[in-house]
Amino acid sequence: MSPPKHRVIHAELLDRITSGAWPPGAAIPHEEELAREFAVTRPTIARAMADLVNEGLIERRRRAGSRVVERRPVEAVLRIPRVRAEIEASGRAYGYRLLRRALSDHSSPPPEDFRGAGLRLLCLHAADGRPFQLEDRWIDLASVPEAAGRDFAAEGPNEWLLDRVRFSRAAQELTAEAASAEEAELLGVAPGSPVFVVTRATWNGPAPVTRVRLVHPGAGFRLVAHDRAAGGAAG
Amino acid sequence: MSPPKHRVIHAELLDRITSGAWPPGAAIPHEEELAREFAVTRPTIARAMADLVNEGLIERRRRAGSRVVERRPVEAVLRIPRVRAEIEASGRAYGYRLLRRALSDHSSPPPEDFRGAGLRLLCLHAADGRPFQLEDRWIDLASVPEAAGRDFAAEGPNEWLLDRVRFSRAAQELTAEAASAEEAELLGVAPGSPVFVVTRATWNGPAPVTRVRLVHPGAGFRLVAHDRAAGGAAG
DNA sequence: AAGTGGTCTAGACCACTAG
DNA sequence: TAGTGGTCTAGACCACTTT
Repeated sequence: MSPPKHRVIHAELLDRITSGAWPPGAAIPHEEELAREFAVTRPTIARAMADLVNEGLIERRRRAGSRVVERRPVEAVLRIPRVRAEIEASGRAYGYRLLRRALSDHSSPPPEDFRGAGLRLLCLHAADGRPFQLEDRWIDLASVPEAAGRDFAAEGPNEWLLDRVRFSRAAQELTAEAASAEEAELLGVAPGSPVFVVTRATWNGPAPVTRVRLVHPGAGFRLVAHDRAAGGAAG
Repeated sequence: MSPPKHRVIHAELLDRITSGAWPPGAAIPHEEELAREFAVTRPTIARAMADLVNEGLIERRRRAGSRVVERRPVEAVLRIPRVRAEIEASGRAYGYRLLRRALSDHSSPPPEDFRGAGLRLLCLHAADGRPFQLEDRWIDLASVPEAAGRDFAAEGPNEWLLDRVRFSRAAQELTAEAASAEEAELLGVAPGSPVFVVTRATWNGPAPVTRVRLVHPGAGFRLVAHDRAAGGAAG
């Protein structure tokens, strides 16, 4: 029925921060004092404060107390969509085509840190028949041996990997580039025109799992990011 | 000295997920059972599990129990750098120039949802003398009246806002576009060449605070995103 | 040296929901 | 309707760090 106390307290403290009652750098009352004010026990206050820490809004140090952060980094959470789901969710028809499938060899070596042979796949994802994403992927067969037995003719490696393979760490880079001649032709855009590129590398422990470069025609493509948390400084 | 129990337990549970011992969809033992296994009380288990929920790795429902999530969305945390800090951190000289400063009027209306007059600023940030970012900003003077009294000739509005003004919500979009004639000239690139554009809107409660379009030459510019959490499925 | 946050326990009640 | 997670209390001990 009623919201939990720690949540009510969290909301109240949040409001004191965003309203300016507690400006950046201001000291926040001790847990014990807040416990008295809200008529709860200290662990309940601690829970609310812990959430504020997670959201990057306050800093806490033993003996020094708690403060509103001075300069909060601008952070946003980016949700990188599954191609197929993204396209179908927008009501367009999804299309997939495998353009190339090859094992690594001396003329085409895998990424440096791969543990074993690499499987390289070049795929084109389309929305309503128009090129949407060009996927250039390497899979480390030492990490994902099952991939060697799949032809990926009907299903893209993106979806297949997402549903099967675990990872522990990923790194991503976003860039705007000029389409190469090959990319331009495959994506149906003019050579040199802007493309939005997502590069993602994935590891499981120390072992590389997969590395992919996703190229989208710049026109009409956007990545939307939402807040990591509420409150803080604006820019 | 020794890490807290809830952290040790969290790490162990995480390993069972990433190692495949608990594959996606698998049921996780009840809190009580885990409490026995790790020889702690139930709240300590709850703390470790809560962290896993925050990281998007497990789902919990009353009576139904806890499960490893089936399909985890690919999420990454994007840290959008402060221009000046970013440039200086890389050892380059930071340069700033105000190109235009104007109040909104009938020929140049502010963004639709602004509550009051808008202040528009066009600024160029440079690294080692070369254009790095073109900042096209609107500030809602109803939310930030102090901005009207500043000329922004020496300091960019980005930095000024970040250190002073609070917000409660932000939305961001990332796109790759072709440089317009004006942008190309100001950035010192060829018209039509790729630029990386970040668009950010910021509110405090229901009130718009600022809206900005940041344009970077595509060549050499990249945005790096790190994991939101470890574990999950790879793609 | 003292004050603060970090953690943990033991026990309890409640809300939700699957069966 | 019974089992599960969600929350809270009261009390305690410890680690860290500033004074």
